[in-house]
Amino acid sequence: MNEIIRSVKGTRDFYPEEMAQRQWLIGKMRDASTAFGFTQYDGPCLESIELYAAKSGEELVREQAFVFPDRGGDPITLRPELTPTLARMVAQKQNELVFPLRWWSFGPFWRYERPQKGRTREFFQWNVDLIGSDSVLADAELIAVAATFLRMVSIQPQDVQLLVNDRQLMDQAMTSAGVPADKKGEMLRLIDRLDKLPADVWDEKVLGLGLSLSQLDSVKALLQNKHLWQESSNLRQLFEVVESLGVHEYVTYDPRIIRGLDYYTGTVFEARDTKGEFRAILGGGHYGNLIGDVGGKPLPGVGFAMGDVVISLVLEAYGLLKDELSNTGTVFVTVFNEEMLAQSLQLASKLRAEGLQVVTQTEPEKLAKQLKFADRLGYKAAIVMGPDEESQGMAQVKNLRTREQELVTLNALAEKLKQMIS
RNA sequence: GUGCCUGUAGCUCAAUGGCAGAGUGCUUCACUGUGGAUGAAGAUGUUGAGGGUUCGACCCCCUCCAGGCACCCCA
Repeated sequence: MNEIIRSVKGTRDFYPEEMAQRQWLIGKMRDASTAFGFTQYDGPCLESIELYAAKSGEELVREQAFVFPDRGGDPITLRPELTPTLARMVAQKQNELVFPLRWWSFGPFWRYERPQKGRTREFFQWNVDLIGSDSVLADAELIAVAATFLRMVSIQPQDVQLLVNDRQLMDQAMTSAGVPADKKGEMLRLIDRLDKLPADVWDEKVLGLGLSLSQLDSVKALLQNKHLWQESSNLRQLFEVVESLGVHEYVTYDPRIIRGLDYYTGTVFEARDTKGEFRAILGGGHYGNLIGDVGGKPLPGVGFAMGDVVISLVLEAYGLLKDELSNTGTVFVTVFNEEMLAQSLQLASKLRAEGLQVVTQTEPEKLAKQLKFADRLGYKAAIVMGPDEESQGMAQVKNLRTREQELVTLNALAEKLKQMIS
């Protein structure tokens, strides 16, 4: 055991069971994306460090990106996020692309941080972006894509909500609460950490920014104000459109949503479980000028990203993660004995020609062992053909779930099996 | 990068300084033409690694490694 080489810290092995879940999850992401006409794209996993230098959170690149020299000595970065790559891809073809773009992607990302619940060093992320529209309709549409995904994986609105806010609204609110202009950034960061810090420590930090007690109180008051959104024409319109799109049951206003990344300029949102047991499931927002940072002409957009780790934990907690192996469509053809080997393999071949997925026994074993093998792999149907059946031109079709079996003529076999595994 | 906790059979865990165990899983058999049950038998450990204390260490101490949780940051 000690001699098995360990996997790299923070990485995960996907055994067939986990791989089946991953594929299932990707399928739901694809369904939600394509329901709104988004098309898939991808960029390289290796990028130059300069791509991230202009933007992203400072720490994300400096502290958390995997950076290593290639054989020529140039620094290479394993992408920690997709948005800069997207910005570059759009900037490169800005004059030929048809806007607004509706693009989605799914792929691996790497961040060098201590693994913990919901956080690994290698993870997968679903990215959805709508670029080239500054309309609140675009923001609402992205929220609707996220909500549609939640609906497609059967997550209930009472369990997970998309919490929405607007950075410009918060900026104004900070002003009217008396937060000095040069302290707003720090104030917003503190709001972001509100539930991480003990209440008294939080108060102290706010006062440390130079706010008075009454200003602290007015900040706290506005963070409790569930109706603050009504002061923002952007959000008033957003919630109206969200309602028209039929996903309002998944969407709530929350003045405490700020989001970390520096490039968000307007609407911001994230999905949280309502019990507050898990980290943010997805996060996103409106960016006013993403493309400009990598050398293109300024273009607004809106996008969100969802990691595979937290959503999997949430789905598991609610018993919604598909845990069935994708073997249920497979037919197992037993080999009764050595004399029957040729006939059994021929039968399997014939069934494959009919479009079925067929596994055969590789060595002669007792029938009991063969059936146990098929059962443990999750196969649903098995064929038993011994000398008795063979002489009549028939075979036993066994349903491994119900343990029932039926004698069927070889010609009707494929049809019977398809019916059983469907 | 900081702090706390945990490493014992494939898995879940017990043994608190005195002979390393249980449940489950696994293998075989009862069952020479039928798998989830039942019964019987069997196999499996450098107690994460290295060092120290002790007559004696899974247990106490040190170092390292790995994992978990929280902070930081964020999907």
